[in-house]
This record gives sequence, C-alpha cells and structure tokens, in this order.
Amino acid sequence: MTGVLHMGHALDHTLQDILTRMKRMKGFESLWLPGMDHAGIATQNVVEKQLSAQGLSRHDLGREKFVEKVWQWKTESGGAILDQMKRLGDSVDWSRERFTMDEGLSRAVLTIFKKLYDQGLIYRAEKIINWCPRCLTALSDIEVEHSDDDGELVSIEYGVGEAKIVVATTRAETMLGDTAIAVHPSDPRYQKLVGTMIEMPITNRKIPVVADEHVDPEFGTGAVKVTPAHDPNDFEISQRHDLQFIEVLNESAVITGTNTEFDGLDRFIAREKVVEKLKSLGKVVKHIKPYTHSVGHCQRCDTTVEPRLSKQWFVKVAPLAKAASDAVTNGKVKIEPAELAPRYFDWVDNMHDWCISRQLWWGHRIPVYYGENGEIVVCGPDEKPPHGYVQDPDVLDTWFSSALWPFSTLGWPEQTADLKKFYPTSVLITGYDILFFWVARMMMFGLFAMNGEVPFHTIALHGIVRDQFGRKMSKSKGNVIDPLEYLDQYGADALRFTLAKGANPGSDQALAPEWIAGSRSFATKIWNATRFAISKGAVITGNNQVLDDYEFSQVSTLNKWILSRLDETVEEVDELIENFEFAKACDALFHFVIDDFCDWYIELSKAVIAQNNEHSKQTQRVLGFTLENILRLLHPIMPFITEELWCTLTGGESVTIANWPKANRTNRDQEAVATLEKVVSITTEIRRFRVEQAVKDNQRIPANILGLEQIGIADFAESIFAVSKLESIANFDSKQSNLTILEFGSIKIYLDLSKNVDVIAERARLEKDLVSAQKDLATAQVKLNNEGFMAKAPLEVVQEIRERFANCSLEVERIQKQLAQLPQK
RNA sequence: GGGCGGUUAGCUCAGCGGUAGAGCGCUUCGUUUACACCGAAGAUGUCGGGGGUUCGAAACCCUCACUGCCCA
Repeated sequence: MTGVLHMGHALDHTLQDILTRMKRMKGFESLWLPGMDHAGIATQNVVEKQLSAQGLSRHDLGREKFVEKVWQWKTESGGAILDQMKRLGDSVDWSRERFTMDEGLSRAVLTIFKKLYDQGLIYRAEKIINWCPRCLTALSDIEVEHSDDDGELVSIEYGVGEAKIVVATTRAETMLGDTAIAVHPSDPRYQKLVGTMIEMPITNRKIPVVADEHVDPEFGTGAVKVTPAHDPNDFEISQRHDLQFIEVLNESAVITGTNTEFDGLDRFIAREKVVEKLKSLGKVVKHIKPYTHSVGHCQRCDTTVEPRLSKQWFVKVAPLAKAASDAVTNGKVKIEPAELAPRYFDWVDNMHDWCISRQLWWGHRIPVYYGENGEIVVCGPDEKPPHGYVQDPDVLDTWFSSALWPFSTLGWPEQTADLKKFYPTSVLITGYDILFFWVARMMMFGLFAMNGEVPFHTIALHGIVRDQFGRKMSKSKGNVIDPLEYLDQYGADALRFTLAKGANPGSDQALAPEWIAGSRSFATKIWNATRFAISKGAVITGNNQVLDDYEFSQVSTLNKWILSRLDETVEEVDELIENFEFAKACDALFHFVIDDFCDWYIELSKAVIAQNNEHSKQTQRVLGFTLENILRLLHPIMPFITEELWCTLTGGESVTIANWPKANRTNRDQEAVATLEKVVSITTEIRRFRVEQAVKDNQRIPANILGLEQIGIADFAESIFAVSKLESIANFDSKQSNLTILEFGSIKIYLDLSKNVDVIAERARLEKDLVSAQKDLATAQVKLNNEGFMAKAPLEVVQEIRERFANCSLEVERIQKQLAQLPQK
C-alpha cells in the first residue's frame, strides 16, 4: 500500500503477465487478481510521520480518528503501485481488485482466527519476542533482519574472594538484570561453584551459578551471564532452572527500575557507562576485544531489535507447517525450479511459533475479548462479545491476512462461484526471497482453511534483479535502476522484454540500462520489418487463414523453410513458457525474428516479390502469415507494440484475444531447411570473399554461378545474386581467364573483379579455413582410430563422427584445390 | 556454526556425457530501395585448481580455493 513499483515488481509482474496473456490467448479463463495488503507497520509509520510534522502524535487523535486518518491517506496517496502496474501493461482483472482491509477480507480474517483458536492453533503466552523500540511493537522472526555488526566483548569479573567467575558479554548493560551465571555441567573449572551464590558488581545482588548443557565451554571463559528478561537463550535457561526475571529496559529500550544511576539512559549509552563503572571498580579483566556478532534489525526502520519478555498471541505452527511441507513432498504442489525445494523445506520444517500480535492501531484488531476476571471470548464475523467484555487492543500481523489471499479474495468464507471455479489456483510466480515470508504462510492457511486443498499447484520462482555487475541494488550503493524511469524512456515493452530475457528459473539476474535500450532496438526492428511487409503487399488477415489456398507441399522452398522454422519456434516458445523458461523463450523468439525472419527471409524474399508472378503472390502471403504469428508469439511479452501493429494490420480485434499459435509438425520440411543452410553458406562465402578483397559494400561484382541446379537451389539464383551484391556477366564464358573462381562443393562461382585479386588476402582467408577444417578432421580421425570408441560408443554417435569425417575431408580437399589454383606469388 | 548455490569469451549468462554457445561490448567495412534504435564480415576461452570415473568430462564423483545467499 505504501510501496512504489521497483524492478523486482517489474520482473515479477512481467512474468505473471506473460503467463496470463498466453493462457488467455489459448482460450483459458485466465484470472490474475490484483490488489494490495495494508502494510501495517509501514503505513502507520507514514501517517504518524505526517502527524508529527504537525506536532501531533496518534495518541492526540485517539484510535478511531487515527484509523480514519489512515484511510484518508490511502484514498489520497496509497496504492501508487496500482497505477504503475497499468503502465507496465499488467492484464489483471481490475473488477476484482482487493485490499486486505476490505470488509470481505476482514471477515475472512475473523473467521480463520476463530477457527484456529478453536482448534488450539492460536494461543496467548508470555515469551521473549522481537521488539522494535522505535515502532514500539512486537515483530515476528521474519520481520527481523540479521547483520554482522561490530561490537565489543567485555570480560567482567563477578564475585569476591575464592568465588570468582569471569563472564564475557557484548551487552554489558543487561547485567543489571542478571539473575544467574551459567556454566557447562562437565566443565571442571567451575564444578565447585555450581549451586553457590555469587555477588554481582554494581547492584551487589547475589545470584546463583547454574549448570546448563547449552553453555558452550569453548566460548569465552566458558561461563555466561544469564538475563532471562532480555535474551532468548537466557530465557530458555531460566525456564530450566526456575530463575527470576528482572526487567531493566522499558519499551523504548531505556534502562528503567534498577535503582542505579543508569536509570533513564538509552541502552547504548548505558552500555558505555556500565563498562566505565565496571572499569573503575576494577571488574573489567583482560582487554576489551572487538567482536563481530549477528544483530537483529527491524525490517521497517532498521532499529536494533530488542528481545523482550512480553505477552503476545501466537500461531502454533508445527501442525500447519507439517501440512505445508507434506504438500510439496507428495507433489500436490510443485516448486519450480525443483532445486529450490530444499530451501522451502529448510524453512517450513524449522519454523518457530509465529507471533501475530502487533502493538499498532492500523490493521485487523484481534477479535479477542476479555471479561473482568480474565475470561476470554473470541468472536467470528457477526458475533458480539458478552456485555462488559473489552477487546484486545492489538492488531494482527499483516502477513496473517496476506496469507489468506488465494481464497479470501475469491469470497471465502462464503462458498462463492469464484471460489469453486478458481481455487486451487494454478500458478504462483514470485521471488525465491518471498518463499519464507508469504508462500509458506499461504500454504499453511490455504491447506487449513480449504480442507487440505492447496492454494496453488505450482510455485514458479524467479530471482532478484541486480545491477550490471551482479550487486544487489540499494539506495546506499546508488545503483538502483528505477523501472518507471525506463518505462518512460524506452517503453514498457523494452523493459518487459529485457527482464523476461534475463529470467532464468530461480536465479538472480543482472540488469543495465543499456540492455533496456537494446530491447527497444528489437521493438524498432519489428516495427520496421512490419513496415517492409506492408510496403511489399504482405497479406495479413488476423485469422491465420491467409494460407488456406496453398498446400504446404506446393509452396516454394524458401516459404517451406520459413514456415518450418516458424512451426519449430511456435512449438519451442510454447513449451518454454509453459515451463517458466522465460529467458529461453525470449532467446528463441529473438533469434527467429532477427536471424531467420529479418536477415534471411526478408532479404531473400525481395527478389522473389520483385518478380511479380505467382511465386511473389504466395510469398506475400507467407510473409504476412509469418509476421502475424510473430506478433501473436511476442504479444505476451511485448503487449503494446504487438497490439498496435496487430490492430493496424488486421483492422480487427485485439491481439489479446487472438488465438495462440499452435505448432503443426506436418508443416515442416527438413529438405527445405537443409537447402537454406546451403544458400546461407554460399552467400556468406561470397560476402567473406568480398570483405577480404576489400570490395565496397555497394559495388556489384559481375558474376556467374554454375551448378546451382545440381544441388537443388536454382530457384535461389536471383536471391543469392541480390543479397551477395552480384550482377550477371553478359555473354558469360567460363573459359575467360580474368575470372576468379570460388568453388563450393560442386558449384563454381565465377567473379569478375575487373582488377587483380588480392592473392595474399585470399590465400590468408583460405589458409585460415584450411587450418580449421583440418583441425576438425583430425578430431574426428582420432575418434575413429580409437578402438575403445569404436567398440563402446553408441552407433548413432559413431555414424555421426563418420559423417563429420567425410564432410571435413571434402572441405579440406576443396580448400586445398582453391589454394592450388591461386597464382603463385 | 548449519544449509543451499555459484565459479564458462571484456560484461551478463546458457549449455550439464559426444567438434565450447548467445546477447551486449570490441575490430574492420558500409549512408544498397524495412530498419544507422541498421547491415556485412571478424576476433576473443588451459569451461576456478588438483585428483578420479569413462572410449569420451565444461558436464558425473572426490578434494581444495574463492564467492554469494538463507538460517542460527
């Protein structure tokens, strides 16, 4: 709700939209349901900041007025991301837009809360939780981010006389709340002291020495101070030894109630002061050591999180997580790519109980009411508490309602038609970093609420968008690439194509602004190819019937070839997108459009269309047909340009509802494919020759080619002449001595350079080819001479190597012959 | 400390048992009638190191190094 579109959303949405649009074109009823959560802490922070600018706090307004204010903020400034989604081209169903604080979704929250409570899966308890002293609320484990921070390890001596123990700590200030010293039971150094009382410095309280298995004898001195009210491990120890709790920090992490001079000091200042004091008492032994340790920070405001003893509501996770884990184990839910499944298991199998209460005003208020004598009543929707009962002031974690998204948005708990039709949903596309936050929770609640029915069948994971050098984007590094900037600059299609082209399943991807520019070029290329097609009379109907007058077997070789390649591409792209291989799908399309269609088909078709005969007509239709299908295939990835071109060309309906192309393997001809390979090699050979001979690009060389019929490419003569910039020699006579001959298998290309051939350049070119061909020949030869290979390799492989050997031999022979024909110099 | 990945061309990444690939970048040439947001041609790699399995290893196994992420 407070968020703006960042590159991660742009990637995630692009992939979701590709899938949605493709499925829609395939005729499925494709639902992509938009909306947002109410972002409890973040939103409350934003509105409180606004208030504080006016010198007000939320307490000045009171709860009701404050919540009104938040709704007002939502109306005015919230949900900017929804409009940004439109700019990206997300084809969501806006009529179904939902918000976690909607009435319907709120009813879902009440319903599931009561259901969980009734089954003993929600409980209230006093435990050590993560507390943000700035946001003044409890946090769950996943809202805490750990980083390795620099600290100091201080060794403090406790006790007097014989009974002395040195403990090491990074949090000296908490010693004010120590209620024991713990050592390992088998540690010989401290055996005598276990069970005795030791006097602490400063407060001079006496605390027991206890023996606990969880103390690491290797760490520090092997003895640790125990502060049960301010450390989760110490809390555990205190439970086992029935220790006292002394709270010394208040909700803002200020020292309170210790009756020492430290009362009123912030925890970090108190830390320094306590150490100073201990030093002056001579209780700091050894040197203070710099020490790096893992410190938790509030995900929202980065404040160091304080472990705090507190009464909160929890979800008992074990049974729910077990179901969520099993659903993946038994294949009801598939994680793509499968390599990331261990991460999922690692999380759900080791999840702690989930602290769901937040000391905030913005959110779903916990539906628990307390009677005068501490009676507890939980109310579902439409239920009212008994008279005089008071509602719990806290609200629920935002993730609690987000976890219901797959079914609450479809009307649950009502058994709506939508719910029946769309639940379980098909695919969840999200970043692997969300697996722990949202996915596991949707799984747990989905399975629980929907009687064991999973929320989605497939979880397709993508990675994180990084900068050009693979570094995580961050404001502090200044390497953030803002999608909105590039949406404006290069267009949504360019941004989408770039992101999709980089999206290999489950792995992070790099991004640079120049790459988006490159994708814009691709879009421009398509635009220009379309202009060409129109100018050459391509026939485009939008119904794929443009070729109905032609039998595939009757069309020209060139047309058979492009139709074969198109059919292969259709099959490939379809399969790749269905398997969430977006990068490879983009690659296949890019290759087909640029290399096959633009570089060769269009270029070769020019000469054919210019002839203005039956072949030309047919080619105009194939040109149109191919382009039409390129637009269909590209549409899910680049919706804007394809829609524009489609509507202009067909004058018809939107490409969004055009049929997705279907591969028809009968429309393929391997002979045509092989023929085109020859045409391409011959052309490339001539072009190379031209470059080596430094012939200007625009200069036509008088030439003649003999032998095209024998290899079945006589039809291509004119096209080859055109794309190789050759022109026919009038009164051609192959005996003419001034002609240069390029041999290519059985064909001979005669070129009149009307100047001396640069023999040195030509010899260099041929010798380079010779070396390469000889190397290939040798590689094949070695294999064929290898008895082990001949005996053990599969027949197909042996056959393949034999063919390779034969081809290389011919090639070597051809080049040697050409070299021999060169004038000696 | 536990777990999972990565290491392939200058950069970003495919390939995961049968002649090392793509895009971008780079070099040379070019204003030819779709396109200079272009075209043509080209160069570039002991596939992190060392062992092993195999007729054959970038790919499989072991090991080391470096590096990233998640969790504690």
